[in-house]
Amino acid sequence: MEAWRVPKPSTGQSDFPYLGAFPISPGVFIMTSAGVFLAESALHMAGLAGYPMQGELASAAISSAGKKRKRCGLCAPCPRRIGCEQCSSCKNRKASHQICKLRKCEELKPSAALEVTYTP
DNA sequence: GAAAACGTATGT
DNA sequence: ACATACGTTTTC
Ligand SMILES: [Zn+2]
Ligand SMILES: [Zn+2]
Repeated sequence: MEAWRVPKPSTGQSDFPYLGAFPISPGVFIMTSAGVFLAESALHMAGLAGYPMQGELASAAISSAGKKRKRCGLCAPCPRRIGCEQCSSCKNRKASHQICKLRKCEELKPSAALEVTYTP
């Protein structure tokens, strides 16, 4: 069955562009295209509220908690079926365990995390 | 800072 | 158990 991702928070005041909202669990995972954030309550709970580390990265590490996102299926590279066999991912796929660069989901690329996608 | 390697979540 | 591929860590 297909598990479609949570639509949008679209409450008028959209805090995030959209993308990768995770099945919002009891946890406070808030996965946005700008990264993964979590509520302050969760931060406090994690015991690193005001930690000398890079807050957002720390949050991301905790919130991520080993959860992996999946390809969106909407971008151009996603529907691709076969690897090009020419990129380093293809050539080293055995060792790097990475998808072909031509197939890499744009939404999963860090660059996409900065794109603000307006859909008028 | 980018690429490769590794470990591992996820699905079959 | 095996295959696929994301995320982190390590290496260059
Ligand atoms: Zn390739
Ligand atoms: Zn995609």
